[in-house]
Amino acid sequence: MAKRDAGAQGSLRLGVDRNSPVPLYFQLAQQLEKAIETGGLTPGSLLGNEIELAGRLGLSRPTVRQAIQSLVDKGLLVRRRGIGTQVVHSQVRRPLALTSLYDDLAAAGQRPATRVLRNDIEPAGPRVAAALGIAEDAEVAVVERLRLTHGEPMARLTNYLPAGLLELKTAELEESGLYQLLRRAGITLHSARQAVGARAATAAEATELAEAPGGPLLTMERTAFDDTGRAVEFGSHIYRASRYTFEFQLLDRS
Amino acid sequence: MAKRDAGAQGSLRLGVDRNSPVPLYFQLAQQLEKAIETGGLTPGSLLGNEIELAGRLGLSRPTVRQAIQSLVDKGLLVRRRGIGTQVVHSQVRRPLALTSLYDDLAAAGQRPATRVLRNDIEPAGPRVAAALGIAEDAEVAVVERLRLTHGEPMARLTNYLPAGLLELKTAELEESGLYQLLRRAGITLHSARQAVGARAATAAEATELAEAPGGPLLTMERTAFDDTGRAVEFGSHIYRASRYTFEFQLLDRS
DNA sequence: CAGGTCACGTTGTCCTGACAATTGACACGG
DNA sequence: CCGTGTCAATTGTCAGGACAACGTGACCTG
Repeated sequence: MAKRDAGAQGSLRLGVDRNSPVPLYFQLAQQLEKAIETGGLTPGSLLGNEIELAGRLGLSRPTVRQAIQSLVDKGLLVRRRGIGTQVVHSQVRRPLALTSLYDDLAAAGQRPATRVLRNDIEPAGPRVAAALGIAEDAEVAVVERLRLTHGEPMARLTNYLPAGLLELKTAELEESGLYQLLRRAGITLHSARQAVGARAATAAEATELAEAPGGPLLTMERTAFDDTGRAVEFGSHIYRASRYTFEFQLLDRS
Repeated sequence: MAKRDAGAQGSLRLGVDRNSPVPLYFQLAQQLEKAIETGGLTPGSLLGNEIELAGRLGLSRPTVRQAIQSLVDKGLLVRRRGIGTQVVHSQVRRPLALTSLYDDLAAAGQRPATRVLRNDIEPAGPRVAAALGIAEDAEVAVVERLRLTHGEPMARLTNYLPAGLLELKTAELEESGLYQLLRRAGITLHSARQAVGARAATAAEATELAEAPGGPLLTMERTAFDDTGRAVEFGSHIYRASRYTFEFQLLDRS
């Protein structure tokens, strides 16, 4: 009699290029992820045991495990001891972490427009200083932007960055997102602390966003840190609740 | 001349119990995490190289790496090739994922009160069926609750669960959070999909929450899945914006 | 003194091998 | 018919070693 079925992938073509500088486990992870996305691996299907998979690919088991683990961390796979590893029954799959509004909109196929209202340098002041962990009289770059889609205002973004970190040109800010500019300057974001709330629009805000006075606004404050733990950016943003909602996926932190 | 300083922890007492059923890497990870929390390992300090650490503890390098990696995933440590592993310059440290409002409040030291407004069974209907991935005429348990703190309304929670999953007793719902009851029933949450928005309060909602009509409300919809990918719960909640904000931390998903 | 070069230390990747723990399926006995 | 024990399959954990890639700092050179 045959061994237990080694999974539903069957003739899924997998293979690694040992001459590539890309790590083997990463190559495998990418191929598996692609197979899941394209439907080559259907939700609920077993992945075939690690030993056999390693043998078939000419890899060692730890390498295969590392690839699988990275997908488990992404929430694409679930491991079950004694059973096997299976593709999670995805309903929706949206990671959405540490991206800016611009990235989100661009990914959705919309081409957002930006109007820079202000691009200055000024002393931080108590609130910004506390958020960025700097002195109150330290200088920060202040950027105020209005984000529009389909010609309609969508959000009003206010950002504070430690001065000297990066030169922000107004023209660049109208062309791409703030986070893109940061990455381009060699700053890699590592983590961020966010707070999302709501409040009624003031008269000035209502005018600016073409919303009714007293209408509901979604507020978001975020402080972003790079991998040294240094605060890189503090933003205080308001969104028209009628045109925007935050969507994200949570994974258990066990 | 001496070797490069093996890190700032120096006389930090670490050790594992090989007779414990707790995995070695987990023991080490816990001790390191505790040392970071209590200040035994100060932010920015090096952790000492993995080889030496492994030798000192009588462990192999992969085991030590696994422990360190788990803390890197949590955002507590940062690895730098050629440099070493250092404690992240923590500003704030808040995981906050996949918890219920009750959990959050309880963790904050408040003792929330719950008033169960409804606890019924009914057909799902199109909206709930789509969220849970079941048939429209399938029966679901419907729970409506009012959450109060300090005697004041805070949120109105509406939850839908597939019928037969769990017996929800009104008395239990007033005593603990829904997610606690799920865990107690052996259901382990794996992931959730959330959407956070805002809107103005209707007259009925304003009365119920003791808020001004038309006042800003924070809305949250969440579908939670267990580790088989089965939808376990769909919730549609409203919070008084004046009394609640969502706070959470993001880590880069590289 | 400035700039490039090289040695060194550290983490990244990968291999082989072994045993433990957990789950599900099946045969067996009550 | 049902409970129970046994067994096989699979992932979980751990060891020990080897080489590669990368960043730093010291050294050498111009």
